[in-house]
Amino acid sequence: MSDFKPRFLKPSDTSSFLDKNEPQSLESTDFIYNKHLSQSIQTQRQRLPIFNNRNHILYLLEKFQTLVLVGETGCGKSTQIPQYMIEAEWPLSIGVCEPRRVAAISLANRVADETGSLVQQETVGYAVMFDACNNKPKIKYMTEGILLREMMSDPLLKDYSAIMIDEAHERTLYTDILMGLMKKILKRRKELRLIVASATLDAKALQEFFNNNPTDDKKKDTAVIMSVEGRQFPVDVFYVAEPVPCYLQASVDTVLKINESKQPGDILVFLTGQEEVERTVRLLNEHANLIEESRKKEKIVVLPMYGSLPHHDQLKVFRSAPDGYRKVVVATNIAETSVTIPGIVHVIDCGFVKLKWYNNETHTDSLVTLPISKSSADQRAGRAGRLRSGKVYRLYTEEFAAKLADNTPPEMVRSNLTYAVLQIKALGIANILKFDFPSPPPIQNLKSALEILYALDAIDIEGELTRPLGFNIAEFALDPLYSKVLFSSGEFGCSEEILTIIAMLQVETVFTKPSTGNSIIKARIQKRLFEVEEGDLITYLNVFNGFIQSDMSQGFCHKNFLSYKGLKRVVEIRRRLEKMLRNYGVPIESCIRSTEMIRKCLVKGLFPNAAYLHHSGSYKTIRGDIELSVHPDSVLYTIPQPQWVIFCQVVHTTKLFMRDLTVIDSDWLLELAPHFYFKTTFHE
DNA sequence: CTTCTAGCG
Repeated sequence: MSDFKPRFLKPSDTSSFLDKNEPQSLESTDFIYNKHLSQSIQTQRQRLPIFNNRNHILYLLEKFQTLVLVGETGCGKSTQIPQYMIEAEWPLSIGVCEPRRVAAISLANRVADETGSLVQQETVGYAVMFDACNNKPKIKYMTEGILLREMMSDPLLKDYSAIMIDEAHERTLYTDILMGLMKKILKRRKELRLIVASATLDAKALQEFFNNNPTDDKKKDTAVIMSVEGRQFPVDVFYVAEPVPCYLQASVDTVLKINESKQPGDILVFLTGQEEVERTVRLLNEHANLIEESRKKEKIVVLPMYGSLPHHDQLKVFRSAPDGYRKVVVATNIAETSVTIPGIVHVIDCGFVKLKWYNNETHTDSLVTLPISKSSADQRAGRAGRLRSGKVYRLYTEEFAAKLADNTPPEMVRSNLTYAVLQIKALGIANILKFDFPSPPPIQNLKSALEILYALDAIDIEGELTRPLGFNIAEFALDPLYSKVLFSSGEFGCSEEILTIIAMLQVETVFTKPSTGNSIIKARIQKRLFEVEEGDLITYLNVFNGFIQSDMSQGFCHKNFLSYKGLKRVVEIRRRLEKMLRNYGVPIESCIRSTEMIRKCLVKGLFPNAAYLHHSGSYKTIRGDIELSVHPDSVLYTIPQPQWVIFCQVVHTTKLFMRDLTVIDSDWLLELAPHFYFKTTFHE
C-alpha cells in the first residue's frame, strides 16, 4: 500500500476562490498509482492503453472534424492525444477543457513532465480563472469557462488546431454551452478539430449532435466514435434481494459484513449528503470501538468525505490505513468524479444522489434527492476496480436498477439559466430560443432568464446585450443580480460597503457553529453584537468591518465565533472585486453608515427577490405569490417581522426558506424597479 | 425552529 504517491499541486494554485476545495484531491484523470515509476517517460507513455490506438486516432482526426472518444478514466486520453497531435505537427495550439481547476493544473504539470526533456519550453501551459502560466503554449489545459471567455475576443478560436472537451459526460452548464458553440464554429472553420472525451455511452447522441449531414448519405459524416479500453479491473455487482427499509443502516451492516468476511481492501460508501455521512460515520465508529475491544475481528478506521469538510480532514482519506486496519470512507457524490480515493476494492452504493433543480414556478432552486442514473451507478462501481478486481454492493434491487434512467439530466435542463443565457448572448447568439443546445432546456426556463436579464437592463427589448451594462455584467464572474448591484453602487455612493457585502455572500457562512451546549449559547450572544434590525447583509458588513478593525486578528475571530479562514478569503475576494470594479470606472467610495443608501443599492439588483408580509403571517413573493418563510439562521428570525424584505437565496427543505435578508421600504421597489413592479401589484 | 450534492467564472 505504501507505493501510492499522490501528486500535490504546485504552490502556484493558491487562488483563494478555491480554498474550500483546494486540496486536494486528485482529479479522476490524474495518475495516482504508477507502477511503472522506474521506467523512462517514453516507456511509460507507450504502456498506456491508448498508445495502441495512436495512429488510428491521428488518422480519424485527419478524416473527421469531430471525434467522440469513449474511454474510461486512466486510459491516458487527456494527457496523450494532445501530445500525439503536436508530434503529428498540427500547426496551432491544442486546447483541453476540464470541468475543474485542479484537473487542468495537474494535467498540465503531468504533461510538462512528460514533454519537458524533449521539447522546448512553452510547450505546455494552463489557464484557470485568476491563475495562468505560459501565454500561448502548444498544449493548453484550462477550465471550460476560460475557453468561453477566449471565445468572446476570438469567436472562431483562430489560435487553435483542436479543442478537446474532457469529461464531457459530466455535462456541466459550461460543457453544454461549449458544445453548442463548437458546433457553430466547426461549420465555419473546416480545419478545426473537436475531440469530445466521455466516459459513458451517450456517445451516439453526441456524434449525432455534431454530425453535419446525418440524413444525407451522399455527403460523408463529419463526426465519428471511437472507444479506448481503460485500465479498469472487473467489478462484481451485488444487489439486495428485497428493498432495504433504510440505506444508512444497510450500509453499516454491509460494511460490517465485508469486514467479517476478511476480504482485503478498503471500502467506499456512497450516500447523498453531509448529514447522512456524519450519522453513518458515528454508527460505524461505535462498531469500530466494539471491534477494538473484542480484539478478534479486523479493525477499521472510518473517515467522512464531503465537499464542505475542512481541508485537513479531506486529506486524511488519501492516506492508507495503519497496519492492521481497514479504511472505510463514507462519502457524498464528491467521490464519484471529483476525487479519486486510493485503495478502494469494495463500493457500497445507496442508489441516490442530491441534485439541484430549478423550479420555474417558484423561481427557486431546490435540492432534491433522486435515484441515480445507470451511468452514475457504473461510475460508482468503477471506483472499486482501479486497484484490482473489486466488488460493488448496491443497496437496491436489480429491478430498481433496470428502471434507472441512462444518464443524469444535464445541468442545462435543470438550472436557473440567467448567467448561462447572458454568456451565450455575449458570444453573439442573437436568438437564444433557436440556439442548438445538446439538450434543450425547458423553454420556460429560458424565458424566465430573459425576463430577469431584461429587468436588470442587461438586455434590451430586442434581446440584444446592452452597452455597457449588459457586456459588463457578462464579463463579471458573479450572479447577474449581484453584478447589477455592484455596477449600481457608484450612483448610490456606497461601493465600499457593497463590495464587502457581495464578497461576504461568496463564502459559506463565516459564523462558526459550536456543537457543545455552553458554547452554542456563547456563540449566539457574540453574534448578537453584530446584528442589526436592517437584516443579514448589513450584519455581515458589521462582521467584516469588525474583522478589519481588529487588524484581521485570529483572536477576534476566536472570541466572536467567526471563521478566520472564511474572513481571510472574503478579504481576498473583495480585493479582486474592487480591482475589477475600478477597471470599469466605478468610483470606490463609502456612504459612511447610511444603511438606507446601501439597502437601496441592493434593491437595484435584487428586486426580483422581494417579499412582503402577508396577513396570513408568512411572507409571499411579489412575482408569483409564492409563500416563503424566514430561515432560522437569519437575524430577522427573532425580531418582529418587517413588512418588506429582499432575499439572496431560497432553500427548499421542509418549507421554502429565504436566506440573507435585507429590510426594505416598498416605495424603493417602485422608485428603483418601476418596470418590474407596477403600482397595481401593490394594491391587489 | 434549520441547513450545505458537486463545481465554475
